[in-house]
Amino acid sequence: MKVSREQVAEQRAHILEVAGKLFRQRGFDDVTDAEVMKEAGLTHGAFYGYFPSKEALIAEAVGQALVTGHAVPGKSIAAFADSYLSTRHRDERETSCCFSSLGTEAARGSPELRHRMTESVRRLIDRMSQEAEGNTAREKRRAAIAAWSAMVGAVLIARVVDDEKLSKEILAETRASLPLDA
Amino acid sequence: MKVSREQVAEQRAHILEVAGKLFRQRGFDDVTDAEVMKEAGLTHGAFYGYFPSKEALIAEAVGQALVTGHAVPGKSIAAFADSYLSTRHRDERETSCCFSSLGTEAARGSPELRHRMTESVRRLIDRMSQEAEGNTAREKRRAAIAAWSAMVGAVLIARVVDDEKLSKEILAETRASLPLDA
DNA sequence: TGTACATCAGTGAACGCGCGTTCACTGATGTAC
DNA sequence: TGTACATCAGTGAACGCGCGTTCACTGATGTAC
Repeated sequence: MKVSREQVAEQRAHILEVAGKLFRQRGFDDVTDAEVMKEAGLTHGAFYGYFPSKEALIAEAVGQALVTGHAVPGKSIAAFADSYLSTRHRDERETSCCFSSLGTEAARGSPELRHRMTESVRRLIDRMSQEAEGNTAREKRRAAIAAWSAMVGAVLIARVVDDEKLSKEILAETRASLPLDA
Repeated sequence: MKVSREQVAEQRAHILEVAGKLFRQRGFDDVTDAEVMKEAGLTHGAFYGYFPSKEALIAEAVGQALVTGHAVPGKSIAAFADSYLSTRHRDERETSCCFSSLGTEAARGSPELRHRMTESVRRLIDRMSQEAEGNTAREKRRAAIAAWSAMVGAVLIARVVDDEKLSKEILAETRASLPLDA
C-alpha cells in the first residue's frame, strides 16, 4: 500500500526512535533489523526502503538519540550532572546517554557513527565549559572535559558493577567531586 | 591425540590469552570461538573440551585480563594514570583495560562476567585510595573513585572521537585534572 | 468532476552465510601386568 | 623392561538456526486528461 510523503517521514522518525531505544538497551549486535521494524509496526522487508544497511540505521539512530536524548537541555550543568549520575539514568538505559550505553561498541563502529558522536562531544564540551569551574577559558574547558569523562566513566562502571551499594557509591562520589558548581 | 596434563593447562591459558586480546580488539560478538581456537593453534571442535560455552570463555578471558592486564603493577598511581591516559593505551586495544574496551558490552553480560569485573573495581579503588589526594580516608576514596571514573570515560571517549587533536586533548586534560599527585 | 494509469511504500517469502554447538572418530599418552 | 589396553585431548565434519539482505508482487495514493 502506498502512503503519503508525510507519513513516510513520520514512519522514518518512528523507526529511528525505536531503534535508538533498542540499541541502547541491548547493544547493536543483539538487536536485529527485523525486530526494529516489528517494534515500529512494519514488516521486515520494508527495512531496505528506509535504510541502505543496518550500519546506516545505527549511525542515524544514534545521531538522532545524541540530539534529542540525554543532551543538555535548558537546565544548568550542575542539574545535568545530577540527573546524569542518578540511579534512574543508570537504570533507564533505553533513553540514556549513548556514550555510557554504547561507547565501547561505537569505538569500533562506522566512520559515520563515530563522526556523529564526535560532533556531540564537541557540542557538549563547549556547552559545559561555559559553566565549569576555572579562572581562565582554558581552565574551564579542562574542568568540562574532566567532568564529562568522569560522568561517562562512572555510569559505565556503575552499570557493570553487580553490587548496588558500590554502584551507588561510584555515582555519588563522582558527582561530589565534579568541578561544576563554581 | 592425547597430551599431558601440563600441556592442557598451558593450552587453556594460551586460549584465554588469545581470547582476551581478540575480545578487547574487536568486541565479544565479532570474535567467534572458531577464530579464537584457530589463533590458539587448535581446531574449532576442541573448544567445548575447554569451555562449556562462549559465555563462559568470555567471563574467564576477561577475568584473566583484569588480573594480568592493565591493572596497577608496582608503580605509583600517578604513573599508572600517565600510562592509562596515554595515546599508546588508547591505540593498543588488545592489551588495554577491559572497562574502556568492553565496558558497555560487559554491562549486559553474564552475572559471572559482571562479578569478576566488580571485584576488579573493588581492588582498584582500594589500591588507588591509598595514594589519592585527601585529608581523610573518605576524601581519599572519593578522589580514587572520581579519578578511576574519569580515566575510563576519557579513554572510551578518546577512542570514539575521530579527530586526533580532540582525542588527545581529552586524554591530556583529564590527566591534568586528576587528584592523584598529592 | 470523474476515469485510467503510473508510482512506490509496504508485504511476505526466500536466499546464502556464518554462527554456536554437537558428535563419531583418531591416536598419542599413561597405566596395569 | 615390554606388551596390551584404557583414557581422553584433539580432529573434522555436520547440525540447526537466525541473521542481513533481496526481490517479485500488491494495492492505495497521486497525477493526467
